[in-house]
Amino acid sequence: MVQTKVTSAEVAARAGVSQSAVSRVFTPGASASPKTVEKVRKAAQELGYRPNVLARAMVSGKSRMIGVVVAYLENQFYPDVLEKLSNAFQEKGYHVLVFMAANTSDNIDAVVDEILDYQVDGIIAASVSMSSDLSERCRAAQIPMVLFNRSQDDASMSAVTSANVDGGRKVAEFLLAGGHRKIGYIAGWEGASTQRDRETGFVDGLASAGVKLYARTVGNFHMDQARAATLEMFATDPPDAVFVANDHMALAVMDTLRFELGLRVPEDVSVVGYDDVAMCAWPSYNLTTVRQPANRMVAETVNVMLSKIQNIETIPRKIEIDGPLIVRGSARIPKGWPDEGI
Amino acid sequence: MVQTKVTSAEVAARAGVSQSAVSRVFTPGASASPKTVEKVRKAAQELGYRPNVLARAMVSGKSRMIGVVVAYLENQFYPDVLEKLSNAFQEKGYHVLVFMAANTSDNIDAVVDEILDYQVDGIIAASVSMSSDLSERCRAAQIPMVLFNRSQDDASMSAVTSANVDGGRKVAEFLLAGGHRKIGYIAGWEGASTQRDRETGFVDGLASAGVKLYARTVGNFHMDQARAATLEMFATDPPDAVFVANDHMALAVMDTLRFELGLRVPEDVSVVGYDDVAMCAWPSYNLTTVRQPANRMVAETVNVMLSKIQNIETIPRKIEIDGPLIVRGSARIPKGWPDEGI
DNA sequence: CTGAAAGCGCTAACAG
DNA sequence: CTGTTAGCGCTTTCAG
Repeated sequence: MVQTKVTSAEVAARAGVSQSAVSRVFTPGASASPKTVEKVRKAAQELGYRPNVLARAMVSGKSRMIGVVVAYLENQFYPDVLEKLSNAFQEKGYHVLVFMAANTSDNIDAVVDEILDYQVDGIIAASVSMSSDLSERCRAAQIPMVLFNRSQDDASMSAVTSANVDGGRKVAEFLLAGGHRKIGYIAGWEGASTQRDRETGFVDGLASAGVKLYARTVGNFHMDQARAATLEMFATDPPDAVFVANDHMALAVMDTLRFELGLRVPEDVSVVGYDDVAMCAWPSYNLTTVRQPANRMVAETVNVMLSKIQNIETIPRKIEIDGPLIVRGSARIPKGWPDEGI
Repeated sequence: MVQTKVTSAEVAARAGVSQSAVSRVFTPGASASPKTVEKVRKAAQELGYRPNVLARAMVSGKSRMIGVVVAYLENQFYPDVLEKLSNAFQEKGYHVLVFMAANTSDNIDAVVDEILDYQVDGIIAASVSMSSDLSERCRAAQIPMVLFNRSQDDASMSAVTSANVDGGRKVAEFLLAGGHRKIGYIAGWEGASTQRDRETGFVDGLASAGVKLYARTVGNFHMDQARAATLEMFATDPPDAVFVANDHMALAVMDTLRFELGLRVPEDVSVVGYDDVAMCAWPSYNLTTVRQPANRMVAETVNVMLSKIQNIETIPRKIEIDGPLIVRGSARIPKGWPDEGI
């Protein structure tokens, strides 16, 4: 009969060994004779024993939990990343403690404090910004932290992002090659490094051809604000192409263009997004975009985190992963453009 | 200077009180004189002390963590629910430990074992099925569990769902009122109670009017399979209306109808989905659907869970929350139908 | 290889 | 109200 909360002591009693013997059998790098292992395993099996992770964490100082702070799951890129992070860590024997945080830095700080209370072995901050005070605290608390999809000037912080500047530039080149000259940009939240980098690369790319941004409005990474930003941009002297700082907004931009302004995409306006979320491939949108390679970004994030946990490296790393432009049908395709469509 | 891992003992020393006094100051229902509180708070502040949740969990037997098992986050309904659950629990002082589980029951069992190792105070299983062996183990382990958006015959298990049978019936009535008689159904994964209940209600609703299902294929809650199911259903003798077991598939069905089969929605075919995920309201889809009131479902789930944790009630509850039909533009609107559009 | 013993940081009686 | 005293379940020296 399986009973409530079996302890190692009970297993020890039944197996006729000491409690520490039981511990050794369940501790990866420990020594125990085959017959001890045998007896203990059997007793544990019969009793339904499993080690208490919390007790283990207390004494060993390792909880095998990773705190993940994420601001909102509405943009499909994040659930996707969360799922991948969770799976990747699960594979390494870690588990993910999720914390939602409104994107105000006050809130973030409070949330990170709560995370620290759980003695997590590391913190991943996905698309949220840290106050410098906070990063200081994490360093003081000796707990590794890596930024995901957001970089910070603070050189002491590790971060994994895609190559946003390059990505922005690729979009500029693509649009220019398509013959566009009246080109607009719908920005994300200005506090985000991703927003800034994409815009920088984009504007630079245009400048290389002597072209200046034709229009610019701000959507703050929200669909409704992206809609408003679109209406504003097209109210007078509309551009013939728009680069939108992420897909989540770009989908709203396309809908607004088509259903509220009666414009055709791409015949009247070309639209390009960023991220390559699943919906981009849906026939209704067929959105040309820059892919953020979520798999590789997650893999790197997990790598960096595990290295930090094992103290293999203490120097902060900024990792940028290059992502391709995925050419679909929402933007005019330049003649002779190498077909990269999916 | 904030230092690493401050303990209550250190705070006690600095405040000139006993260690247990410090504990009391940080324990909600405890007694301490104003001056003690004052001294302790000050010392704690200066040292940057915060109680170790794990140590607290060990001795109190309450970890204030809730394990959430979720199968996949691709269907936007789940990220949404996860975010709401996380926020709701955070408000109550609990935190959510997320576990991804492939939807094979083997895997689920293993995952739940891992969750139990963390001494969570409760488990929420969102859209996954439990083996009866497993629910037995949870009961043995004394840890409360509630099923979210999935019910189980097992009478001992609490579950929160929407009123799926009623919802299915509503769709039938709506489609019939719209004059449809050749009505198809695209099913979800047949192992899911939501799938079965929606279909039951739908088929019953049709039967009440003497109408039989005109066609039926299976999409297993996956977009690509929904596409295939659509092609199959429309290959010969197509229906003029389709009810799809959830929105996630319904969006794929609409795209397939429009872009692969060249049919107009709703002129040639009416489409109705289930869930009312955010994308239903996007102009490209404008999908008529039955809303699952995520907020209320989550609120109930949290309620039930907290009651169980506090042992207020031990009897399992099956809660069904009624959701309205949200009439949009993807299905013919019957003349004189009360306008419930958003 | 194995058992005894000492805690990890904290809460919960228990006397004062 | 407050300090003292036991542990929570486990890992980890330390002798044997």
